[in-house]
Amino acid sequence: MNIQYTHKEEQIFQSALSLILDKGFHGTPMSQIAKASQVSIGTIYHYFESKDDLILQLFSYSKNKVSAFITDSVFDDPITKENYEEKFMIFWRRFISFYLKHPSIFSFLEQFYASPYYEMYQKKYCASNYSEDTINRFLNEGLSLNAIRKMSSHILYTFCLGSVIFLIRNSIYGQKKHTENQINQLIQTIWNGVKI
Amino acid sequence: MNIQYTHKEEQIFQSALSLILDKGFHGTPMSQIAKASQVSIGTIYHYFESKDDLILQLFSYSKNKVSAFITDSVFDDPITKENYEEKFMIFWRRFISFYLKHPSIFSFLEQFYASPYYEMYQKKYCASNYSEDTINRFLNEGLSLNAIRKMSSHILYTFCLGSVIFLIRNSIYGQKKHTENQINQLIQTIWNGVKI
DNA sequence: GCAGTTCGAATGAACATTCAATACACACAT
DNA sequence: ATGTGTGTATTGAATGTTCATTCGAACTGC
Repeated sequence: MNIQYTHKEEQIFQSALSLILDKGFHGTPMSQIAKASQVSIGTIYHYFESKDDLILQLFSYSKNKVSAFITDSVFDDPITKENYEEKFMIFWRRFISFYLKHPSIFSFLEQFYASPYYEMYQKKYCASNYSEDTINRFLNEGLSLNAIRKMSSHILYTFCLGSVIFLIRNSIYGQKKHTENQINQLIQTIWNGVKI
Repeated sequence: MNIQYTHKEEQIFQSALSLILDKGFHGTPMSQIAKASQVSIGTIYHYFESKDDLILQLFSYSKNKVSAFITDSVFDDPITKENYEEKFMIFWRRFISFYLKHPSIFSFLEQFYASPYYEMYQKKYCASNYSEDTINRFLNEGLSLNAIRKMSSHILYTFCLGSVIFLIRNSIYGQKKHTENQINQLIQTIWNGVKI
């Protein structure tokens, strides 16, 4: 599941991410990625077929980082109807805190999903989204345990993820940062929406 | 408040929007916008200083369209604690249906907010976001009427808008369209989250 | 030697932008 | 009405820049 990347590749990915965070996809030429990652342009083209390829792989790379983080520590001990609420809180807190710690990944993914690359990606790899699956698995667990009010699982997913992502977006781009307390308030409100 | 645009400008804006919907900002050269709007490149540069300028003005244009739509028919008769829930439902249904009818505006705004243009815009015009204000005004009304549970108004905003936007995004880009029923389910869930 | 890396100047394509020429619209004078 | 002037609108070929991408040479470790 988790592909290993060489040191060079990591270097290139990280530089690309941080450039893209403040210049955007297309404000970030290969030449700058090369400079930032301390390699020549030629080297980048040794590892990646093209800029599109780089961006597509950067997407996989980013998703892997996210998945690796989300998965652990929520599924290790069994989920029950009784501990679901607690897990729910922990799950989303972790989710939010991950992206706040890695704004460049967040920003990249946002741009990617809102761009024609995403469609390109779906056509090329038609792979199902792993982190999406993880989230869905967790939410569906809640549905079938009767810890969450009956509703379309797709709507449930949209509801939770939407507000959480929007919070992160505002935190990263917006002027007003969120306090720990506000984050808890949001998650609490989400829970109010879905609890039985 | 509402600027009038000439016929030519409208034409250019509309063509630009529809190209951007499927090609993105940077996949849309000026030459194509010209062709699509049946004018020469020179004409575009007669009306707009540069591509950046065009995009910045397209942003204002789009926001005006949205604002014009959102405002009416929710604020005409007074909001009370008793009718707030009903207004809440209507408000968000209208919001969603507007964007589903105008996917190119949605897509453009999404890309814009996630791009460095937004920052550029804030610096240049430092204008407050009108549609944001409209939404906030409506939500704050709910808070002060005690129709909505006490919480940070910023979190309230994030919570509602986030999930709604995410629904629209999925509907437009995703493979699975949403039924009327699912949309109602979402709004109902949002209401559950915030109601007293 | 050989396979795998790294380099960066050279190439060519795509694109934003310019500008000089042309067409149009309207006012005013004859 | 007919010309004449003036400003505005429109055109698209020409320009220059920015980039993605190529490739042959040089370097590395084995």
